[in-house]
Amino acid sequence: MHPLFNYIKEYASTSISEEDFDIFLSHFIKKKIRKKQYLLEDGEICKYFAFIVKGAMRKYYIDEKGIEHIVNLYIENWWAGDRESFVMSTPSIYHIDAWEDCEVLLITRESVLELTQQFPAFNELLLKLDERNNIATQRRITSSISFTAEKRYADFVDCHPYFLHRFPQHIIASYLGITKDTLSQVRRKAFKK
Amino acid sequence: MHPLFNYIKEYASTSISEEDFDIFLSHFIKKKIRKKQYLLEDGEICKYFAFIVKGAMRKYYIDEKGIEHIVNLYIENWWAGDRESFVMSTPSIYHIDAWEDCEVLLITRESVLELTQQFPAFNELLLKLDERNNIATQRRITSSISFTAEKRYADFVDCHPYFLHRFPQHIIASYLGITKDTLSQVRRKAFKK
DNA sequence: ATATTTCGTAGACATTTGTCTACGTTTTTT
DNA sequence: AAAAAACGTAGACAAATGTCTACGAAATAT
Repeated sequence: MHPLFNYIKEYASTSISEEDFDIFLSHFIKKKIRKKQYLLEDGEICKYFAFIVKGAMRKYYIDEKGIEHIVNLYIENWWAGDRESFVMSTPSIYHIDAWEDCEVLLITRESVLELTQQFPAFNELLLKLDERNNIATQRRITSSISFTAEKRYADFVDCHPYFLHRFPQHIIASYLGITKDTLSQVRRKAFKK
Repeated sequence: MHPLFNYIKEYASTSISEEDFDIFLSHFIKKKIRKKQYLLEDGEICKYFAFIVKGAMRKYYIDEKGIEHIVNLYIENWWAGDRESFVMSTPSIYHIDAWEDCEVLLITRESVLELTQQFPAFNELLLKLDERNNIATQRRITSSISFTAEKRYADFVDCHPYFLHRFPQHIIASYLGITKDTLSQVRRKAFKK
């Protein structure tokens, strides 16, 4: 079965019939994004959200010094995009690119609104995603303001072990708000214990 | 008119009729919470979300050293609660208390679910709040992992000027993930410019 | 197969931020 | 009105984290 179909089935209490699913799917644009290619660039408006069927992506902010700060990491069955830009149609401050070759399903804001009207299961899915996202970001903020680099890393390993094989350490360091050098130190210290 | 009625009118595209509003309001428990009293304590399950009619509250995490880390600040027309605990019925790791004497409207998870069924305007409101919250927390995370203390404070002053008169500096420092001493330094430096 | 890039680690040093103590002012409580 | 608590600032010092350079190993491109 189609990965998006399974995904909805898993997350929503109701489902979409197999006949309807063709209509549902017709709102998505299938696309391959090769490693290092962009889904979104700084200054653009985020026209599409991407459901990742296969591959890995990252969202990051580039500061005045030109340093990348990883805001989000995504793998299969995650949605990549900048919500603020997508909803408000304002220029994004983020870049999103493929860390591995990707297969994605793109959808516009208009299609999202249509599909939520038409398919209650999809509406329910989006609500749950928002809820989960709110909970997850709250945890991340708590970690960010309360913990040392060492604890933040330990927490990350606990909560997102699946990212460890997909992204190198300097990317994870950036996600945690530290440099690769500091993460290296932290790991050495933690290992000694 | 009732503050919650105005609030819904402002945020949702549809509204609730004045007769229905009595029914709507009957799901809320009106309560006064005096300064320093708790809405939620560490280890409890968050049974109620609170709509703040009047006053100011804060949510914080207490670490092993006993230090408070401010996770959220709330004033009039904000919702206070721990979403994770509220939704999953798990013990919260946060404290929420009143920073000023408060008037709040409490609502249970069950009532939320009922009201979203019964009042499309309320459902729409909650969706928008989640959306806004997602956008806001994303910004906060970006600030937290990318900016120096000085920039984070400047950003805070820009985005939340209404908090400046309601909460003292050491609370704002904690919200930004720094100590009161560091915030004091940062402000001195910024002033010299 | 070779060259190039990416990656993780290391150490020396700089900068930022935290810790602690102290003090004067303001606010709150008694 | 007096006492106590809360608040902001300051300075000396400590700890955490960042910056930079270098190097070898691994992965990738040519």
